[in-house]
Amino acid sequence: MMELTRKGEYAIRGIVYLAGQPTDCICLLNDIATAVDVPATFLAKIFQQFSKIGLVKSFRGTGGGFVLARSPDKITLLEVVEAVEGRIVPNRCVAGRDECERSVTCHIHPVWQRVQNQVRDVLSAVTLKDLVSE
Amino acid sequence: MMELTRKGEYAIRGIVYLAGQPTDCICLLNDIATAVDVPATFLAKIFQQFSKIGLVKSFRGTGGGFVLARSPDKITLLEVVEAVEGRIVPNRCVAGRDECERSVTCHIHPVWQRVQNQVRDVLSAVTLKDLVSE
DNA sequence: CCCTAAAAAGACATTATTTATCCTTTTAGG
DNA sequence: CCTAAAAGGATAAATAATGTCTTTTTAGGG
Repeated sequence: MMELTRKGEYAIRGIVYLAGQPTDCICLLNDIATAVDVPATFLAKIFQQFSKIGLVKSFRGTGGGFVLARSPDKITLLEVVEAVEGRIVPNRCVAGRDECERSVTCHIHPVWQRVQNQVRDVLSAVTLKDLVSE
Repeated sequence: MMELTRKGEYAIRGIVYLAGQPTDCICLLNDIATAVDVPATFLAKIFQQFSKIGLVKSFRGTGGGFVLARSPDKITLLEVVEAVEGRIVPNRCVAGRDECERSVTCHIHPVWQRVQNQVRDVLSAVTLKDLVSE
């Protein structure tokens, strides 16, 4: 339970690398993939997701590549993780609909809610800036 | 990420049901499975794990079955979940050994550590008694 | 001592998810 | 047009989750 998938790990590695590059640098996917040691085709999918939700900006064609859409201190670890893993949900019953059909007064529901809140709070308190600076 | 597996869900359902039974009641696996709507063979594996780590006591043969090994207020949700899902570990790098081979000064490590602590704290604050009473 | 009830254990089958690759399409620059 | 690069789609391979079946061990009761 609770384990970050490889995809999530790759996502963090990739975007933290990007955050560590000079602002004006348009990075090629292949270069990022090589630098962070992730299969390029897999990282491509991840960056497509980043691009869709506006974490990074992408440019096609010659001279294209990726840059961060916002400054590193404005992007949280939570955004990065949820971009590729989906919303953090410890149990189906905090998912909104379809909630706790097994019992009208579900005592576990609020527990998962607390877990979810705690985790999201921790991750949203960390920015790419925190992760890239040394 | 962070999703409880079906196994974990079944485990909770099963042991909460057991906690809700009279103390002197030795429950049959098949009865529990029927009551909580879980495949009996699958629940058997789960209860074997409970038995091994001493969450429940099992009795074989005629008149056998399962009872809680401790009173419901002495068994935490954390114990139940970790019994079947293994230790809660958000990322390989909090697992102990094999830690963060990618960087000497891993900035993410302490974040996962915080996540792990928060989650375990929430789950260890809840007992079976909390889950069974209404 | 034998028969039956029940959990324990092991092997296996099925399904779903994760991880990874490949090919085609779109976009843009020169 | 030609080339470089990301986007998108389809699919394969590997791994993990879920579920089933059979045999073994343990214990009670005639």
